[in-house]
Amino acid sequence: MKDKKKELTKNQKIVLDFIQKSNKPVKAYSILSNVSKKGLKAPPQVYRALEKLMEVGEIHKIESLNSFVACNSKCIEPNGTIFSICKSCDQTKEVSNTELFKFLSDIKDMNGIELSGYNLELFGTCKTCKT
Amino acid sequence: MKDKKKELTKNQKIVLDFIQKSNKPVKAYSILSNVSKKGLKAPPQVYRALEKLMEVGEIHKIESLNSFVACNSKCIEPNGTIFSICKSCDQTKEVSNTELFKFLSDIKDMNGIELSGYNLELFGTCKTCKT
DNA sequence: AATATTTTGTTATAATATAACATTACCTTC
DNA sequence: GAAGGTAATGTTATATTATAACAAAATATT
Repeated sequence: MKDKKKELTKNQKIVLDFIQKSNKPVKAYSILSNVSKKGLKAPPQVYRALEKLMEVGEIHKIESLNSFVACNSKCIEPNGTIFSICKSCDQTKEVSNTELFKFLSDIKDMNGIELSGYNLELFGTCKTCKT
Repeated sequence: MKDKKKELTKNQKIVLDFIQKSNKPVKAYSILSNVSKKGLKAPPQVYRALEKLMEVGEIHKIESLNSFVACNSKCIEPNGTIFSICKSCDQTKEVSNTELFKFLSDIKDMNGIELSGYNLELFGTCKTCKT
């Protein structure tokens, strides 16, 4: 018997678990060294898990940091992500600015391109780093 | 006597020239191999030029493609960039949606982070690739 | 010319990511 | 439960992207 929504596999769970426990975006090779005790010993094992986790919306990639973060809640629109990133400490938060979200989602065409997704990275300095 | 606005150096001009002639985002090692006949033989020479060109706003990095494009016009706000990217052919265009630009620029605080810049990458399929 | 500064050149290596193939686990269906 | 298929994992090697560290040359300043 087959479940409609696929369960995550062992390696995917291990990787997701580590990302969720981190309070910052984490890099692939950092994940690798941190889960090596759980049996993942080579980059492809981590990258395969990451790819799947992104597909199902459990995590996002922060492109400007080459790092990965857990989706902070049910990911309504996995193709549209908004993050605020502290340039000083790399602390990252997923933004839920409804107005902004709506604004971006409503853009249907841009430069003749039919839009299907977006990634917005907002940079600045967080309170902790400013003081 | 010292100019207020610094001229670009030889290597910077070579790299910028190649990027401007390309009609797509180009990768660092692609730049390297294409300007090797002009004397740039090693990655640091290209990366140094790229860093400077980004600083002065002549080019932007497309993070999701690890590629570089020339700024399409006078870069009013180098810390805020908006690009539309065709997922199929990587054709990229800098977006000048005034409303969107204003919206993003008006965000002064997000999650306790004082914003100083942003990078928005819009994904979709261009007309050519759709047909 | 002597000195400082910036730019360039060079070697080596770090960091990020994927290709390709071997092996194991796990379902089915007979 | 054996046979065969599919998905997941393991493994080796290598491709791609980027920077550190130092040497040499060019340029500017005194």
